[in-house]
Amino acid sequence: MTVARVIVDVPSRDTDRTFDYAIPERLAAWVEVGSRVAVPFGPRKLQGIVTSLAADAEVDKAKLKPLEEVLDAIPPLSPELVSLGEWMSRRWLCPLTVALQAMLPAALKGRSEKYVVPASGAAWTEEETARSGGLLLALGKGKPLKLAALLQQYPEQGQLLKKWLREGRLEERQRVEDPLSVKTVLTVYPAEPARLREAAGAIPARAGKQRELARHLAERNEPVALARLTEAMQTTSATIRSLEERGLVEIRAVREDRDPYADREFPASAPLSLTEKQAEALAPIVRALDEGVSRTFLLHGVTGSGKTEIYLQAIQRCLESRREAIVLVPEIALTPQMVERFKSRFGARVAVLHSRLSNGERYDEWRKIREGRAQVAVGARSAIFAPFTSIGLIVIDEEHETSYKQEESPKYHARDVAVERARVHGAAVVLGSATPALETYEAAAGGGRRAEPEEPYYIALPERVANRPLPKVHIVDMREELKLGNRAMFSRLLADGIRARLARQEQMVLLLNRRGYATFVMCRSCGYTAACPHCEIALTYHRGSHNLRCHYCGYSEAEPTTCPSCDSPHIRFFGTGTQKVEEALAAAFPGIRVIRMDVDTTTEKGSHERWLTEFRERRADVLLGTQMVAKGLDFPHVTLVGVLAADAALRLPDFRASERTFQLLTQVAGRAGRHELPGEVIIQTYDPEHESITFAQGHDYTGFAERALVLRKQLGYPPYGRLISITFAHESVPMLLSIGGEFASGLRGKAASAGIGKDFDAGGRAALEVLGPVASPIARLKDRYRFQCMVKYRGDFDASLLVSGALGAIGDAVKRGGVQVSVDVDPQMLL
DNA sequence: AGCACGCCGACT
DNA sequence: GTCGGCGTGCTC
Repeated sequence: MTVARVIVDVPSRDTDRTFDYAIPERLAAWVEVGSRVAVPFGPRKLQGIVTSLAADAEVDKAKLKPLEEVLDAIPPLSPELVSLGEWMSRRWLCPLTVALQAMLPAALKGRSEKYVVPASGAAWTEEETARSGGLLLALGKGKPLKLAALLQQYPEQGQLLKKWLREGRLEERQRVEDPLSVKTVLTVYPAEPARLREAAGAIPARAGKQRELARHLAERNEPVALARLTEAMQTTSATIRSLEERGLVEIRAVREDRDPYADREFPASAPLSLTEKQAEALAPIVRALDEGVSRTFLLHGVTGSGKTEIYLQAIQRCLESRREAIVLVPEIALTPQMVERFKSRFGARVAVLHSRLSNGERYDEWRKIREGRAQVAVGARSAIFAPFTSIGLIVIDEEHETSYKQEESPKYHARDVAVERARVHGAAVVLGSATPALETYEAAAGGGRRAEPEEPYYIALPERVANRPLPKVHIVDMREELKLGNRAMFSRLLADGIRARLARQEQMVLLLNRRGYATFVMCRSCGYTAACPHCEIALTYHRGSHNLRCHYCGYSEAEPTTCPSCDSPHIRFFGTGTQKVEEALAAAFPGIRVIRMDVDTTTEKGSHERWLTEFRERRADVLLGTQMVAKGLDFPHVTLVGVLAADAALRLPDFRASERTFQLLTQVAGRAGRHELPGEVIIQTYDPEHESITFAQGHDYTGFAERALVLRKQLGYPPYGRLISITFAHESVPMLLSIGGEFASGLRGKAASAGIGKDFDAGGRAALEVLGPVASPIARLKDRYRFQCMVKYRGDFDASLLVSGALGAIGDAVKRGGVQVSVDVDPQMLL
């Protein structure tokens, strides 16, 4: 007998394995690897994914339950995606269901819901009906009602509900909710034109509108949306329903694919002619596409060097060979302009996936891909799971962006997933960046060496199109400003620059990577500082809402007027956030028009785009914000970019801090002078000699990378070593120390018995060391203390597997103690 | 993760 | 005496 092996949607260690189910006859034709199914699981009903079909499986038939339902006609996951999920689960140490879940659009993440219905034959007394406060009345309508909703709506009747459920007068039903929402449009289908004309005459004269409609429809002779028809004909649906009664039209609900770009027009664009450099860069990519072998390229080109046109032409080539392409761009760059470039070139063959679409819209775009109606997927991180069947090319634009690493489980990196999928499909991967991640640069260019055949291929694109000069970058030492008595947040150079732009009616971008008003609150009398009671993180003062907020957990409290610790009135707000800059700008430059863009002003759907449009239309002089103003934007009238505190991120305890700063500065500098007007960049810092600032001033990526790589090598950090961080969280510190210690020694033991040394300095041999447990950089979060172990290793062995083994060994203690464990393989943020 | 089964305190 | 607290163990 054939059984279906199913991964159920329960993300825990004990259930991270397949469960076998019998396949009922009626479902046999529908069950495939990758099918989404509803299964009975213990006392409940759950959603699961079929990961394999085992014919002649030796199973205990007595224990086998049957599959209840197959939830989609076409399995949402292909066998390739299922095995990609298995690979992810091993690589990033997450339950398989979590990896598979990451590949499904939200609309398919069905949860099981409990419903309550009256049992047949059950009766209630009048007194009971009265006591139920309307609950019985609602249930009596016969529609199954959700238990959760009932409890919410009738909080007083919870006890009654429970009692009747126990007595069996009410019954509980459970089913896997399929929130799959297909939008339908009422559409009018006219009868034959001849019949319509004939019938129009027979319609009584007092029903003039119907006559008119019949004639109109006879002329058009095509189905039309009901809403559109009523609007065009200045009538109501009642009129059309009357026509339906006469049998002259038929009104049907037709499934419509929501197209979020439906009301926009994209003028078709033809491939641009490439510069000599661009053509040279494209050639090796085209060669790989033609050969159909999997190969990775690093396309290293400064901002404005025309990378996008190379992507477009590579995609063109890919489509010509009847294969599909995935393009990843950072979420922030998925603006209408970016989408427009792809839609203009490839039209309806493009599906766009990003977080600002509604679940329904995203599901429709996803289905275009699954059903073969689109061949190009453009999207943020998760678009790497686009359900294509024959991928020829994967492009990752701005490949160094941190948003490609997911910070929640599955903590995957889209770049690694891309390379793995490309390997399976024999596809090419193009990683594009002006400031590649040092790992990528090292792998591809080897710090200047020519790449070996199996290594990523390095393509440099050093020139800006039309040879526009890179902007002049000034560095201002803020210590000097202070010595000269300037205590304002704008240096004299920057203030002059702003004034000049205002006078010339040019625009500016100002960057400060801290939101809020003041970054910490301190009492001048006793030294008290306001910290989050759940996280021990300094609270940030927000001016608009007059409160203190924790940027980690969202906790907020009212703004203090006196010190909560000593009652002194000398409580002061220190540090500068974007809100304070906004205020200072208004004070220093009367009449200045500022748009502030940070997490606090862009939560609303579409607000991000709205601010940018407003700025583009020159309805503001300054675009002020956190790093979200640095990325991928292109405004012709921006001639000044100011960075208010370039060293803000440098002091973070993260070995990537200087790389991040360099990338951020280089990128924001690229915002200035992209068109006819020359640009200027002013960087304010207290650390003007820092290499990430000086190399950024010279637009010198290679110089920076070589220097930074030397340091990485000395310390054994990526790319010369790799990291896995394991964080343990619990209310009790002793518990954490004991669990963490047990894990660390267990892992050391496993490494030793696998013949892996711990000496990182000994030549190039495989090595693994375990640091910690130590208090994590965020020592307490949401009332739980956090300790972490850092595994640092190098060499050709499966470190994930070793860690997984060591975690398994302490699994019982972890479960009994209720310790939360979170593993991050190749962490990008050590904070 | 749920949800059941199972063993100990404050109420009709 | 029972209702219900949450400890631990299982789910094909």
